[in-house]
Amino acid sequence: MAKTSERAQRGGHSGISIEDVAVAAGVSTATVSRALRGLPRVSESTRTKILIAAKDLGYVPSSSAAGLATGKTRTIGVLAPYVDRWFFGKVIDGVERELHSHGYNLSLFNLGGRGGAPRERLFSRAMVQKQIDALVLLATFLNPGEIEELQDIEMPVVSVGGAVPGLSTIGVDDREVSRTAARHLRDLGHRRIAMLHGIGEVQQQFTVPDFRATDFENALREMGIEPEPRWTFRAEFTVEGGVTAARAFAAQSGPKPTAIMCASDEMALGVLFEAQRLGIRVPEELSVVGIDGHEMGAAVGLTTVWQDPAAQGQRATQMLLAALGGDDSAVHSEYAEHRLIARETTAPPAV
Amino acid sequence: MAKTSERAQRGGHSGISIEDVAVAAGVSTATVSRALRGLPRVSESTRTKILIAAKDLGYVPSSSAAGLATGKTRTIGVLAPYVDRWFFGKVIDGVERELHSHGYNLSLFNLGGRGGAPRERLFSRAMVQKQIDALVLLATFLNPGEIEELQDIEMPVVSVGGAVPGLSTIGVDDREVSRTAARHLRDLGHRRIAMLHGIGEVQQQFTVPDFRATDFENALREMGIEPEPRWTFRAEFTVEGGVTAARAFAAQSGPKPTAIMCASDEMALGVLFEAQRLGIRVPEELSVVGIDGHEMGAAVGLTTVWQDPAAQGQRATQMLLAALGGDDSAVHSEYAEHRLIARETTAPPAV
DNA sequence: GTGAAAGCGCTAACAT
DNA sequence: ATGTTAGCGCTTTCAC
Repeated sequence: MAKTSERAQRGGHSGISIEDVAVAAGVSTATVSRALRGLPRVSESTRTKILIAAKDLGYVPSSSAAGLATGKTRTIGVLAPYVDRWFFGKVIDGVERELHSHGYNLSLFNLGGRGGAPRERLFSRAMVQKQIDALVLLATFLNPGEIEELQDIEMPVVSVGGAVPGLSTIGVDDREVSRTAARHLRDLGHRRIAMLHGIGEVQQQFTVPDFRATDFENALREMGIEPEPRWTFRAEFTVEGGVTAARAFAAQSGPKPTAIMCASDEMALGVLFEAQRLGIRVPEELSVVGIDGHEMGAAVGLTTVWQDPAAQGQRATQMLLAALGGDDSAVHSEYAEHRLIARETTAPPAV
Repeated sequence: MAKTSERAQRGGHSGISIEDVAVAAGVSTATVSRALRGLPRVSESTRTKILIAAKDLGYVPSSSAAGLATGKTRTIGVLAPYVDRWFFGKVIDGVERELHSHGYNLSLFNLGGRGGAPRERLFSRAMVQKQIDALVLLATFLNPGEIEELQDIEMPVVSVGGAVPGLSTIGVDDREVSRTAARHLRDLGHRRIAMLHGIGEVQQQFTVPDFRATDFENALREMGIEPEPRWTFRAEFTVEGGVTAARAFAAQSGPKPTAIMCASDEMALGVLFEAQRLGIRVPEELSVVGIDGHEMGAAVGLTTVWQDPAAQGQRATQMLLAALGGDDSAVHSEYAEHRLIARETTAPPAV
């Protein structure tokens, strides 16, 4: 009965509206709306009739119109300082999967960490409000004013991979992660342990796992090892950062540590690479342990404390979705799993 | 005069509408609309008056309402098979930067390449239509029917990093890239050259730089070197792929090649790592060259043919934006720059 | 330069 | 079970 292809409206856009479907199916737009959204109070016969008509016409509902009518956009935002870094890519991937399987869209906002003039702060009510229904914060710092704004407009938010005061957070338990790494080293017999911490980027803009610094130190102290300031390094959370640190490490005179714990696998990899260049043998002369579970680490045999950022993103999204579904207690802080993966870059210290 | 904070409407949402601004400024909504969008035919005095009122009220326009009225969403979509891989992350980053600096939003669609049940094909008119104004295709295959649909609804599209028949593409000139790598090896004196190609993933779903395979071979032939099938390997575009290939390579008996060209840096890194494990010295016994310019490559001294995916994403976005601005000739295929970066993994072959 | 009014396409009471 | 009727908040002729 219905022509398979009924496009070619007079205008520019491909304007097949709910009205067209209603007419074609011989019902009202209200019924079409219900039928298409799977709402009750529609007889099976008319529902099928409508479904067929909609399909025949190639009808696609206008998200703008629906959004205007409902006040919901069915889009959730992800605010990230980077998208081209391991952790962030993984989390975004996890968020995306969960979202699309529920018919939601993902809107990506990049804070633009890297070079160039510091871009105007992207977080603003303008960015957020009336554009998205909920927000995932990726290791991003928000100041009290911004948090208050979010609360004012009652937007569900959860932070992933970086605690933000006043917001629910999904992420590994950094204290335990540090302990896991430290214990592994201690159990192997290490006592002279160096640490490589990450440093924040643009000041105050991002929440950095800076606490891993203190967590590392505390973990050592708990085992009766007093952290040695000379063996405490800081660098960027990147391979380059690790390379730099390894150089500084090697340049030092005096007694050397037998192991180093790095705040991320990328840094650990940098240390590894530069160590090799410098002729420092791993693990014979130096044991190296990272944090993350980066694929590249597996390839080089890096010992690490593994975590699953994609799962964290997914979990955060589930909470947000539940909150949007009316479950007010859905959003809450939660620890994500972590696990030691001992590989080839750690071994007992040479005596 | 105006109270700084005038929220606390009665309802649930933070409903400050254009109407409120109009009233506050003592003008009509039409004028507010013009003023706020910087349109002409508004006196400077009233414009400032409106700007102030809007700011005081904390007014944020509803993108849904605007979208409904104009038919434009000011959002462009990015369809990618992965977001957590080097190339893709970089491109998305480039797209995002260009977009937000023009007040556009980025909607991310992930085809979900990896594990699990093959998710329902996400590309559908439903996904695309009425949700975004233009589309960036990331190394993603589209079948003729899908392309036709896009053309029917007149949506500007550009593919990045993978040619799609019938669509404009931004990306490096793969033939030249291959030649660059091959020439470098030849100039060093290599004649026995192995190749590591990438393989596609989910069949027919993604456009993979599979042509690099033939490009590599052609490049060799142009230099009078007949590619040796025994030295032609195929693996996934990942570090693991490179590791696997290196093992296969090492397991072979008979004469060995003196160099290997890899279709990506990640693969090349895998080869490097596994070579080291196997005791194959690079570059003394084996020269390795990759393609991409991956940061990790710099850290290990990998020779590569560099490219800039972020710039490609940015360029694609510029075209799309121009097209949306009415420039019909804006979208077209264009080659992106590439350049040899000779580092430490290539050297003349041992005699 | 500014305003009035008619939609844009959908959803959500409220009727029937 | 289905239809009627208002809007949702903005843009856009078309008057003035």
